[in-house]
Amino acid sequence: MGQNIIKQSILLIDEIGFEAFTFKKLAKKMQSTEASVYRYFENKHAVLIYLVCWYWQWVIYLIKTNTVNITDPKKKLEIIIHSFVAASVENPSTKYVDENKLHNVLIAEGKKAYRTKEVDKENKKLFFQDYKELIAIVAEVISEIDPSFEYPHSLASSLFEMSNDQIYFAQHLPRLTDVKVAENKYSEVEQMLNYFSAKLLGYKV
Amino acid sequence: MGQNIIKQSILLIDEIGFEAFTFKKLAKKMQSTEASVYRYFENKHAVLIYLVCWYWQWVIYLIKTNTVNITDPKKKLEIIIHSFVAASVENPSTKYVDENKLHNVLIAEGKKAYRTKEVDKENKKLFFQDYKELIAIVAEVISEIDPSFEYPHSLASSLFEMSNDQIYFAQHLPRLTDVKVAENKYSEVEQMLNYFSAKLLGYKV
DNA sequence: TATATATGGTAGTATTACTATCGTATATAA
DNA sequence: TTATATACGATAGTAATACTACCATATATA
Repeated sequence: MGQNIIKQSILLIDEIGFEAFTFKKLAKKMQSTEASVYRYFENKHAVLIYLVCWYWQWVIYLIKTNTVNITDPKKKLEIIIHSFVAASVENPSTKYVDENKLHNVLIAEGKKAYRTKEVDKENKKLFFQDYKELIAIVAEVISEIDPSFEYPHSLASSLFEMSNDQIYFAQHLPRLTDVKVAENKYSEVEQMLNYFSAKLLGYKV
Repeated sequence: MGQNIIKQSILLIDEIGFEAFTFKKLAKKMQSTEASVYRYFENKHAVLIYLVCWYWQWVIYLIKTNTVNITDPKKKLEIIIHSFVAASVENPSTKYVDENKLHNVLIAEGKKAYRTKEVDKENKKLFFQDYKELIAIVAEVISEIDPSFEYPHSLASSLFEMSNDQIYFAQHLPRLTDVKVAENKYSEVEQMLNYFSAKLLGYKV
């Protein structure tokens, strides 16, 4: 049941958007009942939090496994950026999660997880721990490349947010960006983020 | 009535957040009725769109008036960045709009205006024209500084989004950033954005 | 004087966001 | 084997939300 909620939530949110997403519709899609869904999640906001945490953890996992034998921090950052834009296509971890659609959901709805009046309260409950951990890992690599760089955390969070924003803009508001994307081919975004970080940290791509 | 809706909406959204914001509560605050509010706006989403458009136009206006006699594009970009982070404190334009609270609303809720399933439809109706115009103006200045820079629009939109994201992080999720803000004093954010753009476009701050 | 416009007031509906209660199948623990 | 917990389905009900419709009236304008 729990797994099915996650699986079907990703599909349904991707399909109709988070605003239109309700537990009634989800239950119908799952051939279950609204009350059953409520036993697992307080409300739809809690589902969104769960999904974004899952995504953050997945990206952390990808970064860790793919940088395990890498010593050059520049190469590590390259792998990090690749994980940001292409997390969906890496060998899927779990059978019941469509990583590709999860990435779509994160791009479109991810920010709504923490852009609420309850941030501070939820932050105290450690809801955003995974995001902080992800940013800490990336900031660490940035500092390895240039220990004198003053904004490692800001650059880390900006690279993550930029990758989602610029993909979204390319898909829906192309006049706000210079990159183009074609269904799950985000290589131009990746190239741009590599260019930005190399320029900021003073090395050649 | 129209002016009052705008004025009170800014105050109410700033106070309780966009999710909890309803026309019933707004009408009560205005000492009017729900039905009257609906005569002006289809729904609360339309109000948000109106508010962010107002904000985008206000920033465009600020940039235009403050760069009118400036020829150095680097100086222009500095003024642009200042407008992004400090639009609220510039001599207020209209008596009935609290620019300061409008900026708060934009930081917290702005992205919800276009992160919906209706983006493409609304984009066709030119709802996001002002944002595009703003980015076009900034991209133009970026290209003036470095005509060979390949991502003027992406950098422009990233600077705008970053200024809001990093302020929000500093206020609510400080581990995601390196800058600090103290009520409406965003000078560290401004400094960081100036540093980033100078580094990316190859000049000294 | 006629008419349009702006607004207030009341009422009503469908959907959303829950909460509560009861029943039952299955798994586990004594 | 029996007791018991758990996992889930089914039904019902409530308060709030997101509207729509209709009527009244004050004021401005033609």
